Amino acid sequence: MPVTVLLVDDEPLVRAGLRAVLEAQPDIEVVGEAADGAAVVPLVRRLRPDVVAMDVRMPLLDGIEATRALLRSVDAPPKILVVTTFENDEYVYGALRAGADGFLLKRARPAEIVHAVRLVAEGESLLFPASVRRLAAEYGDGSGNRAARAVLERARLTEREGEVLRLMARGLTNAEMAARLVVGTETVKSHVSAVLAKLGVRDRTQAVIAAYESGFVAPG
Amino acid sequence: MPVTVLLVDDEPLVRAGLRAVLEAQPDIEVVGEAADGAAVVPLVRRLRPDVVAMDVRMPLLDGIEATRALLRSVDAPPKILVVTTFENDEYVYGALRAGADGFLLKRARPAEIVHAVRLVAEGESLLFPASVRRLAAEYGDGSGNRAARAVLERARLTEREGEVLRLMARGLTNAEMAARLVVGTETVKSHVSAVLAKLGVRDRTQAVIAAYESGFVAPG
DNA sequence: ACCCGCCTCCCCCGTACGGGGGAGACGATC
DNA sequence: GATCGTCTCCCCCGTACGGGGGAGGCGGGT
Repeated sequence: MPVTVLLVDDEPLVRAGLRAVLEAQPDIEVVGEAADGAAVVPLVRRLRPDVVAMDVRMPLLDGIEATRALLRSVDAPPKILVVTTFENDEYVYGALRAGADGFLLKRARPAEIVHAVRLVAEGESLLFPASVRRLAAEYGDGSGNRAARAVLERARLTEREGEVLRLMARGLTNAEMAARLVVGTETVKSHVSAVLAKLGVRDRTQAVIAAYESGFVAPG
Repeated sequence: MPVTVLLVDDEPLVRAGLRAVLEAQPDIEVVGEAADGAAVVPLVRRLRPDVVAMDVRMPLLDGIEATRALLRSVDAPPKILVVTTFENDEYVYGALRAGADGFLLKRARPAEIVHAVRLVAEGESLLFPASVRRLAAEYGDGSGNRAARAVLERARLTEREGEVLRLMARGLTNAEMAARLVVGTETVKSHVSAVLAKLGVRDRTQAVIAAYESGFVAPG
């Protein structure tokens, strides 16, 4: 059965774009739209979507409040994917703290958007930039190991991939990692690609950021 | 080729600690050790290290005299990093006057030690590197801005370079930074290169690491 | 008036990076 | 036995990255 999605954005253009991108997928179905946060809860109750793709900046009720309202008043709430224009939007962090499962840039490429919807639908959280911060915080700051392990499990990194991420977060190049791990550089590249894909990031720089932000590695 | 370091300290424990910290870095190699200042000159002549990490208080010949001797009797002398326990040690200032390139607190965190070695190896001088973290603590934890500014001054980053480092640490590519800063990509490249040089790091990944480790940017 | 630091932009060039494929070996699981 | 996931390695290919230069404008300081 397909992944059902509810679109919540005050701009019709954005909704149309998301719909076009998502409907092009055989396994994704857009079941409804809303133009503001106030309409979200009743719509979710009625349509029971798997995923809500929600703008943060909206009239009446913004994405943060709508997220909170959903998690509070709906049982078996849908996965919430925060949609935003800017990556450093204060609202984004607020929404993630409020319990959103991931975030998505409006200027993301269609494939990334589809990917994000599928991921959150499966229960994954999009690690970048900050959604696992909560996770790390829950485990307290002292126990870096447990936080790291939680990140591993959440992102489904294999042991080897975690090792590679750790070395990346120490500034090693692929060649240096290959030397240290006693494997070929092509092998390291494979692991790196897997890590980038699983973390939902673009390059090693963002992977390192995710590692720090999630508590997978800690300063000091 | 790696940065080669000679350790000079009368306490084996300190030498071992420094060795452990530095050897953990792929680009730093500890090439020798000495337990007193008298052995430094011949060792430097033989090993030709890039950096000498030298205690100030030592038997036979203290760090000040050893520094003077090095600069006097060795051509193309290594960079000298004075290692000390106390920040207010008149020996330290004596050593700096004698020609040392920087000083380092024994209780500094590993990342700071590594950073200091890289910096002096690059020709930067670290005249007053009281631990950046403690610096940040002094400013209180809330005011990340002032702590960040302190790091800026420490690494001699200009305001623009700091801005670029911040964006790097958020995962932006050069092109994205150019768009946001409304300048050309070549300009951004210039700033990035300057940041890498001043931080003594190799690539943007290591720059991001340095940004986190120094407290220039903070997780969460 | 002069110098110097900063910001801006330009060139060339080598290479590490990352995406797109695929494939064999091994162990665990069913 | 078949399947799955993991780890290993290989190919091609485009591009972002980073080093090496240089250069002009502009403001502050002496």
